[in-house]
Amino acid sequence: MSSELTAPGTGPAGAAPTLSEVAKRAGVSSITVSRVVRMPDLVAPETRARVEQAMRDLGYIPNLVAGALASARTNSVGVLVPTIANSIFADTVQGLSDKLEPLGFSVILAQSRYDAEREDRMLAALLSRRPEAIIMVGSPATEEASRLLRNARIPIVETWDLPANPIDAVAGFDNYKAGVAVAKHLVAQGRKQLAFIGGDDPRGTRRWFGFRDEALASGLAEPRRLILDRKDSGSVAAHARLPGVDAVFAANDAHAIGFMSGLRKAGLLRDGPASAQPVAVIGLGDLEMGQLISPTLSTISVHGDAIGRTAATLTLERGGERRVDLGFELVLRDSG
Amino acid sequence: MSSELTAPGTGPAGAAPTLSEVAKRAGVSSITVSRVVRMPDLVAPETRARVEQAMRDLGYIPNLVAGALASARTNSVGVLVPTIANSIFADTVQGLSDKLEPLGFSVILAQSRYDAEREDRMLAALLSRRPEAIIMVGSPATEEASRLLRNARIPIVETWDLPANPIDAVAGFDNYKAGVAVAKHLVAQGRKQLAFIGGDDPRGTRRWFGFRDEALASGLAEPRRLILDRKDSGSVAAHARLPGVDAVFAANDAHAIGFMSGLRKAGLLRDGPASAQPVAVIGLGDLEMGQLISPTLSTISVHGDAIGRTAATLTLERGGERRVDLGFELVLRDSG
DNA sequence: TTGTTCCATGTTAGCGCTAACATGAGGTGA
DNA sequence: TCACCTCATGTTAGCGCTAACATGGAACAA
Repeated sequence: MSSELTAPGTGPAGAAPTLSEVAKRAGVSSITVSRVVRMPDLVAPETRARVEQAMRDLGYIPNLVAGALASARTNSVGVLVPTIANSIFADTVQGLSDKLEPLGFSVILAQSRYDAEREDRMLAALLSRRPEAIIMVGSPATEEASRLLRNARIPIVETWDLPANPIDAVAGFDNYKAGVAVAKHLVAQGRKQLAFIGGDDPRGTRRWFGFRDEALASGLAEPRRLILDRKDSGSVAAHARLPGVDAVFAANDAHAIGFMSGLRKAGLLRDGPASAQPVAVIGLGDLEMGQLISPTLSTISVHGDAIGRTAATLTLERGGERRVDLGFELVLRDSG
Repeated sequence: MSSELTAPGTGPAGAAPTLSEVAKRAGVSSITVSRVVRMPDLVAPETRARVEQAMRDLGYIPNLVAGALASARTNSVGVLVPTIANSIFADTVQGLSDKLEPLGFSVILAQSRYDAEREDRMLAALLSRRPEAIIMVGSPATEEASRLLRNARIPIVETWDLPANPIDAVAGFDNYKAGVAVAKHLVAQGRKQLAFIGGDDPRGTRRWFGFRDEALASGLAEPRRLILDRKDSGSVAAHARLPGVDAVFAANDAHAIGFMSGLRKAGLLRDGPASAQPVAVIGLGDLEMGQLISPTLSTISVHGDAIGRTAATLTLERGGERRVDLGFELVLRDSG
């Protein structure tokens, strides 16, 4: 290993330089170098300059792994999302990163792929890296994972929902109420045959319950519920499976736009306002895309990045309010 | 701190249990516990069972920070992307995570926000966590960052492009050729006034050069180039700024769809085939959305997740081909 | 002068784990 | 019977850093 040495002086040695090598070169003790890195104000200017020069000469890069072990602070947070590709959770990850990275925290990202077993494994994997907090979308699916998190004794933030018995902190919105709001709006519009399309994950299901309950309470027949596979998010075919329906709530905007595409093929989409649509379509997420298509997409707008930023804040402040409802807005455009 | 002990037996003590506590409880040495965790085959079944029981009793979670320091293996990879929200890079992150997570690697995610200074900082931050590889979108913007990566002596994978002098490995496609392909197609279609809209990041610029060079080579006038701010990706207004143009190459699908939205408002969008479009529009990225809108979006399809998976493979195998061109495809639909 | 305080720097021990090298019990073959 | 091997387990040292506690000199008041 030490045989991989490059020409001395021209490049770094085979192994990365350590604190004590810097110390030796600067003629100080290693703790002084450590202070230059972490609390430069405690070091006399001339000493500091000498140490900084030595660090530059050697191309020293602090080893945070060792630092973390010694200080019991990893300066990292674990983030668990169902999926990051093509998903609104990316906004949340971006939001929390933007808040945490400037503070020196790193984000360790894991994906559960909507799979409880994988979620358990990823949570265990995250915890073994001793993050200082865990931010996750939703709540742990298994009792086992829940126990793991409770025992971890670090801030845990559950997001994108408002669980009744959270482990610790919450930053989200009421998915049930979102479903209610959509149903209310459609009922007020005079729609009679409602349907819901989306996945059967916990949050989607909560939206469905709100949607259904409100429809029933308004005297409508029980809405149809079409559970789509996550893959065919743009299920053009969905319309064929919902004959007679005059209003649809899609659990996310991608589903909504896919459904609209099916409506177009069936000649059931107008470029006019909501009142002209044979079938009203409401999405959720407020993708930018929704404003660009025709007809423009009505949707439940959720601030994914605000959820992320709030979650980050909740990991940093242990006291104070631990449950933040970021709400949602029904944004009405031309699709319904 | 040890005064925070919970009732013995009912829960974890204030501090997380360590290997040696497990060892003591199981009546073995700590190395045996370590073996049970990492190489269970080396431990006799009865001993293993005893150790596993002790781990369960104590709720032991291995401390990978300590393990990493001792073994000089962190089992993590650093991933640097310009942005994760609303971006095709999320596909790449998903692809590489899917490949790396099952192997026990964690993904440390950082965002540069298309800012060279922030990129430098994030790279330094990543390197201090001693990842076993770095995967980044594009190439380092500064000489400083480049030096840092070269000196790190770990696999470095640059993605989403094919740099002439990569630091180490590459998984991407030829952005210049993508621009050429689009221009060729538009010229063949008889378009005369070309324009390019998009950002001025390195990859977008490479696409522009290809596009422009091919247009000029075909005897057309130099195409217009509209540099959009990253925020107004759906620049509905863009059309107004491109009078007389009959074909547009947008550096990504979001820009393309935004532009089409502007065309629609101007009455310049048909539901018919490409030949019927007063203004042809070609995007890049092949968002699912592009197939769902009307007219369907013609685009350069790039396999973002394949880039991620390939990058992951390149971090794992140090030998072999270090430059993988994943190519792209011109997918022709109705917009141009 | 003699504390007393502050400031800059150093010493010591140890974070929780693993690599590398023992150790000793039992089996094997000639 | 003895050298030799295999298998299961243990001992020792140390990864690179930081917390906590010295240390010793300058500055200052009484």
